[in-house]
Amino acid sequence: MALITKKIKGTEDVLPKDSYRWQFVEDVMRRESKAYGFKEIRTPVFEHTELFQRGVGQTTDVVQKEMYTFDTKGGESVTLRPEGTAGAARAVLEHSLENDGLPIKASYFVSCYRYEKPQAGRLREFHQFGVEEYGTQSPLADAEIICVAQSIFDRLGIKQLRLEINSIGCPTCRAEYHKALREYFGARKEELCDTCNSRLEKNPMRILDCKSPICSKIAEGAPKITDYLCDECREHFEQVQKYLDVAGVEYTVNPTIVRGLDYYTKTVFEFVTDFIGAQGTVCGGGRYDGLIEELGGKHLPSLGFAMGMERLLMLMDKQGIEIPEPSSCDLYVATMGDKAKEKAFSLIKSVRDCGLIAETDVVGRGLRPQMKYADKIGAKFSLVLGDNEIEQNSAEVKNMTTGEKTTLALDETFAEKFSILQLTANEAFKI
RNA sequence: GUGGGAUUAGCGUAGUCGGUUAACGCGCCAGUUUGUGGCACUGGAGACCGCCGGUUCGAAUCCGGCAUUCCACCCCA
Repeated sequence: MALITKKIKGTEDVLPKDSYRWQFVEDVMRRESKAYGFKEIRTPVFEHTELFQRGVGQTTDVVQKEMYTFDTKGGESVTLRPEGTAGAARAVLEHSLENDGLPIKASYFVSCYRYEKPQAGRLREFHQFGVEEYGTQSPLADAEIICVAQSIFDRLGIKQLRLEINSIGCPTCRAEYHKALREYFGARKEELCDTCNSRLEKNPMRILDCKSPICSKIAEGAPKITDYLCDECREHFEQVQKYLDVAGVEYTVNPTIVRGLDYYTKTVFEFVTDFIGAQGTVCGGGRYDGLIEELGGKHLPSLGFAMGMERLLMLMDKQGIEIPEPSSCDLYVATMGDKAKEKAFSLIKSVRDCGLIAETDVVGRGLRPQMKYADKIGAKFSLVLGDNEIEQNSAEVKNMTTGEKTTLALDETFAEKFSILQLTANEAFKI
């Protein structure tokens, strides 16, 4: 196939017949996050490259090898966002949103870009919904954002999704922990895989996450972060768990969750499933108390999560969760002849103005093919318009489910009468 | 970046010891009914057999490279 009719590797089209699935999920996300007091923020798809280098972290894989970075004609380096938090944090700083009062609670829908090798649940362009909360160090906020995610999953009817939480401490106690890990793993350096050896210096916590059987075996005996948390961090983590208990949210503490973005502190969490292959993390997030400072702002403790839209949709599909498909046509007007076309055009306009979905033939089909088409698109009612109807100024509206016909006048009262007709029909189906 | 599977019409597939016009189902368009859908029947359109090169009298079929896709590693949502 020619290049110009082929989509770029790792990207997906959402076709008209499928877009209702996205809209349904997005509606649930909007509604639930709104109930928790979050308002949507929209930021640009690209930012100065340095924002991501500083915000996401120089040592991360995302920054080191996965960003879509390019120079503009003006010579500045810009990057397609690889995640949603950095842009939101930038906007908070740029507009001094802390002056509007704390906490700042924002939600977002973003497309993200990472140059990775595509596989199940991993694309080069993917979409996230997320929430951000700035200006609170309370463990209540940690529990709150986890509740937002949990509520969304509950509303969507998702089952067998486990919540795993951990605390990776603050810079102070994490330094202690890193020291302990380096001592422990350093003693068995020879046995570790190559990547873990390189992790030893820059980020030893990642070794805990290694999938290699040898490394994970060694990691089993490694020091636990929970034993190294400072009093404040330990207290914070305990409080988060207490609030989750109060909210009735089930979770397990998993000390191997470390997360790959540098900005995380204290609480980290993931919602994980086994239904969609190896990339089973549907939602990931946590606290990043140092991020705003890192970007040049004052100390503003913050937290948030992001969930992957594609992974979520895939999960719902795998679990057989049915998403209600909205009606695509309330009234189909079949026409015969030019006069009828004209009449039909004004008729459907009046019906559309009532907020209903009306269609007529625009491709020049015969009568029978028009009826077949009406059936195919799931029209609830149909109406045939020809010379007879125009002469009598009335037509039979046919209920496509029952076959029942109702005669309506083709005047200015038509749209209103039709609305009532289809309303009663809908009621009848509900019973 | 590393490794394995796959690639034939819009979709799902058949077709390989190399041999005429590449087959089937679904879908699409129309007719059977010159004024009424679903079912059925009839007909039609639609394929550079992923791309490039090689072997051969001859390649969808064999060989090589590339691309795309699926899956896994890595990493993450």
